[in-house]
Amino acid sequence: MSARRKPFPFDEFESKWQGRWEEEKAFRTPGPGDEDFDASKPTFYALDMFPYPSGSGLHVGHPEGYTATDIVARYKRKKGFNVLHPMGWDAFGLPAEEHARKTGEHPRINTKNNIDNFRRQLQMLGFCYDWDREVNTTDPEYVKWTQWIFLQIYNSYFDEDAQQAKPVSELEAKGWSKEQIDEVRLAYVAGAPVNWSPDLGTVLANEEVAEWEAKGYTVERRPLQQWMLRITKYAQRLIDELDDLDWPEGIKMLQRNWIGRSDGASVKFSLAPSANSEALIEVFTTRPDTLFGATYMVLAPEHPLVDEITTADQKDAVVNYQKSCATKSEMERGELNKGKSGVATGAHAINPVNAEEIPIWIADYVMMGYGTGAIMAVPAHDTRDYEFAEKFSLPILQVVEAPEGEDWQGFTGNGSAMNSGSLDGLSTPEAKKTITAWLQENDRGEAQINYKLRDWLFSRQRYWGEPFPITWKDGRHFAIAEDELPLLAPELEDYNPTGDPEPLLSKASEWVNLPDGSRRETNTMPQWAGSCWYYLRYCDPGNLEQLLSSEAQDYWLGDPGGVDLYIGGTEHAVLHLLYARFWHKVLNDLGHLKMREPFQKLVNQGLIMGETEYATFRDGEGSLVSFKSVAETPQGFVLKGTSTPLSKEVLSGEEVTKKGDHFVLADNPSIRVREKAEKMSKSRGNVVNPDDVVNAYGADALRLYLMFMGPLEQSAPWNTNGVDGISRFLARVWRVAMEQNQEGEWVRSAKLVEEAPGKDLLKIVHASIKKVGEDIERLRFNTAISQMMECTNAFTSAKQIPLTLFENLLSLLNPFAPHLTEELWERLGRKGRCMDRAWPSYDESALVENEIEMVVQVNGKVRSKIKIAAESPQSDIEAAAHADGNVQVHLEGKTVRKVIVVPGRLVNIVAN
RNA sequence: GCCGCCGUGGCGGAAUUGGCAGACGCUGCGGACUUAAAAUCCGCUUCCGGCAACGGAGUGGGGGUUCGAGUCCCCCCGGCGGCACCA
Repeated sequence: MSARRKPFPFDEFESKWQGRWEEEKAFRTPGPGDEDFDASKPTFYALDMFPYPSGSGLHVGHPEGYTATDIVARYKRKKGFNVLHPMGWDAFGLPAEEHARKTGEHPRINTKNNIDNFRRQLQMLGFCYDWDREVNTTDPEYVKWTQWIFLQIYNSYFDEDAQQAKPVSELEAKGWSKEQIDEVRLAYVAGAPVNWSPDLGTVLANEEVAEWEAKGYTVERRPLQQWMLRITKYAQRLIDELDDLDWPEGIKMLQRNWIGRSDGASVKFSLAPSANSEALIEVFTTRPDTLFGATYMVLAPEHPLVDEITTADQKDAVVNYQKSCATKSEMERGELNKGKSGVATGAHAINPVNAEEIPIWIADYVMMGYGTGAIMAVPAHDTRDYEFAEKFSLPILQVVEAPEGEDWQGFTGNGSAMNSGSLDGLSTPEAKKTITAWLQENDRGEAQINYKLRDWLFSRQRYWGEPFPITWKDGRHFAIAEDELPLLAPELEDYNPTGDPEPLLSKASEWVNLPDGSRRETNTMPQWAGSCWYYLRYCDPGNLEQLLSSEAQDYWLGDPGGVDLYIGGTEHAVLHLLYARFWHKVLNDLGHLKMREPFQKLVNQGLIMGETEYATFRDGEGSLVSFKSVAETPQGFVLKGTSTPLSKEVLSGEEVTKKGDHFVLADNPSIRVREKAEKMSKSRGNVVNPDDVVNAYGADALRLYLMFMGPLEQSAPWNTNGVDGISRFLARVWRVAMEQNQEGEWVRSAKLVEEAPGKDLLKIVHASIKKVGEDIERLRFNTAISQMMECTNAFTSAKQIPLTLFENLLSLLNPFAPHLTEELWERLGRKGRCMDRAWPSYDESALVENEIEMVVQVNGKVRSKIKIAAESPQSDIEAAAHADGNVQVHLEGKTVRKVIVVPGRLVNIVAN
């Protein structure tokens, strides 16, 4: 990419315009309170998922989504909207802390360097962010409000009747004690088994475990005191309130799945008389209708009743089994799920519906964390119970009739009940209702709803995160005063982990121990905290008194409510998007926010995959050669288009055969052909660096190419030839207006004229205004670009180009290629900036044709095309169709049964 | 296993939502310009037959609805993503 000649001087003008935009604050967005604020303008909020500023800089995936929002933002601005289009940094995070650990340097320094690099890269791409609104989650002013929100959560509880959060001060007023209140806060401390990673020196949320385990870190279960947020109270609202959002169905589904509602019943089992205990074992089941088929019970190995009920002769076996389970991580439990394991406790329970004594087992296929940590096992109609019963020879009793031809053993579908007393003959849903009512009447259980969602484990043992605004005294926690915020972490001598679950901050004893004898909380918040509310801060970033002013909120987030367009990757489908919704709802309940949901419209961009090389192998001289295409011919597969020159006599045009998913050259087994694109990764060596692309092709070309790859939501492989194609397109636009003189300088093209436009050019320009506008609204940037290509091709082949028409094309192209269009705008002597020019309007009458072409089909097959006046009556159209020579050939010897005329499109003559 | 998304040329993808399948771009082939190359411009490029006119086949496979299906319905096959002993 070094000495490539520039087809147009983007390298000169792109940085020029970037400098000017910055100088002139071209992207500044006035808001409520600013002198130049115009409240009458409609608003549009186009939001990107802000990046974690990693040391490796921007990846091409970032500018994909960012270009999309940038185009929409620039388009909406031209349409007269006041557009909020901000950028910031999710800057707390483990890598900066790792760096600090190695260098002894404060993470703030490394973070700042990375941010500067990211900002440079983003500015290089010409995004129209209002940099005055930049936020950084590590700024003390930002941390202050993150901690403030935590205190709001800490100081509230969930009112079940109202289904919303309320301040705990209401409970105080009712005379509740601090102890009682601490039990119901939305932020609470619990001693529970958590995911502790010795390698990372921190505890992880359930949601994070898989990600780190996949990276090779070990994660253990350990009982620790941790801060939790009561997100489970919002489970139902988080499901229900998804309905009205304009989000991809798939993402809604992922969230619903993650929350995992299931409807069923609780059932209480008492112990057999021999146990000599009044204890009840409660289970949750989605199939109460199969209660008669419950032939044994299973408790999770950690279930609190296990010790009490285990009989003397089973004690050793049970204790051993519990020990072996305790050392297994979630991951190992998962891997070992091929075979079931378990041990009988020796105890028995009584099935409430038929008074049968059934054995109680413990097994690790029952999780303590879901439901009650105990199940009734119905081996006939549950796959897992069936497998377990088979292995340990437990009785299997059919209680649901399976359809003809299906084995009843392990049948989990609906059917009619049998062997179930009064339920016999009832359909599964009816049986569920009947038995649930019976359980309730007899105080043996009730209808119940269960969620997979667990409370959010909110504390970390890291340094580089927000400290909790909490102190401890006499074993109780207290909020610090709001005017003490932000509470910042002290500098440390070194950032090495303590090696045990003791947080890093506990090293700073002066900071930790307060004069009154209380101690500061030493945990910090997870990285999610800052990203949960950044979209709010952009609305009013400099506000020292409030999170955001009421005016800013009304103006930016008012009608229709929330962020208008939020674009980002699917990787945040559950975590970030669920957490942010949760915080938003709490703040809404407490009256700090006015709308229920933060993000009205969400779009997930697809992945950009690595460039596909169809064939890679060594040629006769031993150098690596790649082919760009493989053609399938009747003779076999033929390689075409080498990426590097190759000794032609060796391999060009050589035939290869297909073996599995790759191609093999008969006498050269080292040849390999990849058919599928792979994810970009350092290890595969297929990462595309935006800096390189901008150097070789310019920022506009990169922006256009990213948008031209295909629909935004879809993944597609990178293709350098495609970038060349886009670059050629931009060069053609350039050459419509510019030509080189004898000295090689670019001067205004002689083809540009001031005359009135002719019909053909007028038509394609107006069609383009219409289509490009509609396509931007639908986020179909690829087709908008093809339309502009067609328009440009029409200009290229025209002898004269009316300036007024070319101006329109520049205006359409401006949101996509802001530098090129601005440069041409200036060189053509137009006033002001191209970006400030209103979006052109189109004239419907310019689109109408006098004469149209219609397709003529005979029995549904295209046989001819006729040209006919646009307003022709149906009879004329039919007559013209019948008169066509080829049509007559195909009608010969047939009788016309029916003629269908679709105005402006086609005629179909049905004949036999 | 369950849930979700998706299957269109050599490739990325279009197709006004039931109306000309393959727009636009890439690749490839041919041509013009050039001493030559690059760049640029022009033509062809779904497959089969044909010099052509044209004909036939064709949107993962099979069936159906319809004058007409890439698009709607049913069944099957394949790929991708998520969850995964969730009772």
